[in-house]
Amino acid sequence: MSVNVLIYEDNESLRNSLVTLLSREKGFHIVGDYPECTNLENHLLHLNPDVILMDIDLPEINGIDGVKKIRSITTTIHVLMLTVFDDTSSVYDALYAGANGYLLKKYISTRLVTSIKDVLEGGSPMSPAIARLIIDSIKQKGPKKTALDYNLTSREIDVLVSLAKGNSYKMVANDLTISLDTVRTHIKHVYDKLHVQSQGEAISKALREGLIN
Amino acid sequence: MSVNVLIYEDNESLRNSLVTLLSREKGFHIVGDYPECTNLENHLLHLNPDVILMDIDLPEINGIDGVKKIRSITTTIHVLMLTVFDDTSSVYDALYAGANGYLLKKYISTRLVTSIKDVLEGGSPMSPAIARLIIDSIKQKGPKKTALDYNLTSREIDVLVSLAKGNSYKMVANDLTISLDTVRTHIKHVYDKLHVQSQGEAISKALREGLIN
DNA sequence: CACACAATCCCATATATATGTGATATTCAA
DNA sequence: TTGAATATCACATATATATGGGATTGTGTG
Repeated sequence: MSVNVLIYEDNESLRNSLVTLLSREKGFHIVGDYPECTNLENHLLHLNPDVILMDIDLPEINGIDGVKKIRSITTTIHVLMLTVFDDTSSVYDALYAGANGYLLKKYISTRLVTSIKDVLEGGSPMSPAIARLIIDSIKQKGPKKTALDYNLTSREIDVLVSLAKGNSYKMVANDLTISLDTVRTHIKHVYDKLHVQSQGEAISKALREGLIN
Repeated sequence: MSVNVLIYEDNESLRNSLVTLLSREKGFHIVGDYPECTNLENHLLHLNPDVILMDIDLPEINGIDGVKKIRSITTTIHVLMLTVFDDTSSVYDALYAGANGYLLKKYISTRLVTSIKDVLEGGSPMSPAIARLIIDSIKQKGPKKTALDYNLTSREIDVLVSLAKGNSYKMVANDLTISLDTVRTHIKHVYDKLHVQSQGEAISKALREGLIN
């Protein structure tokens, strides 16, 4: 049982390299290699690929839109992006579009085969540089400010959380089994500490700064 | 110029394997290998490591706290986590703590050396399964719903955005140069479309679902 | 022990919000 | 051209919120 591979890569010499590389490997069968992905639907229907290698910088329809189109048809085919770009937005766009892995072209010779095997096993292989981008951007949103930064007490946080669920004062009171007036008091203190003077401002600030989730 | 490697791994046979593996590799010098990281400060001072291999499941002080301690002292030393766990929270904790890479133990024999080289180059090598976890959790937060999903009109969005800044109705009216009553009308419609009945709920829903930022 | 602080509750009131009903002008597609 | 959708404004009113006071109880620390 061999793995059917479909290739979209506009650089002809690279495309040929890919074909050569995979041909030498047993267990892989190349069902097609094209310089553009304008005929995706047909290819998917007739070539029955298990894995698609997709260049990100294709003419006509780019690789990102290609992945989107693939994902609109099927979610079972694995897609491995090939790229020279290692900028954050390309990576994100490709991931959101539904790509399974992201391989920088300079690593193709050494890692293509294992990467394909990785995606087949449900993993998401990616070059360390790519992984680094993703991690950095995660960290950025990051280690959320704790509610402690504003010296909120535990009960004040409870109230804030309940409020941000969309609860009215009454509901908060019920939720926390305290009186309406106690809720008011806590909220007063929260507003003081957050330097806001309305519910909207408080909820907005709390959510945006990650004080609560 | 060789790379100084420091190892923390409580499983003795695995630790020995790591030592053996790296000893055979030229360019690597093992400056220490320990079953626990209780003496981190001293080790950092005296052993001068370039890369630290850190098991995540250590006795006494676990690997995550170990990384935190390292990062509180220096940000230049590279830390590669070694683990059998591939659950999301461990991964996140380690990344936030400041780990540079995350290698599943089953891949050690085949990828340890290249992974170390990757971190030295500023990349973040990680096993495909780990990468998959991270990508999935990113996607979850994900391809944000557009405000169109709720059929909000452009003006309604304007109002919602202004409101979520913490503005009162009056301020929104000023902001958008429309009357207070018009603001009310728009907000009524927004509430209908979002199926909410208070400002808090609306702002919370809008922010959480990424309708606005 | 005294003092600060957290958590709870009460009262009062000026604004702000939520919601209903109704109206006009514009635009865009059927 | 007729109707649906959008954007605008108006009026009315029942609740909800924001904010100011003041009070009690427990907890923990200097």
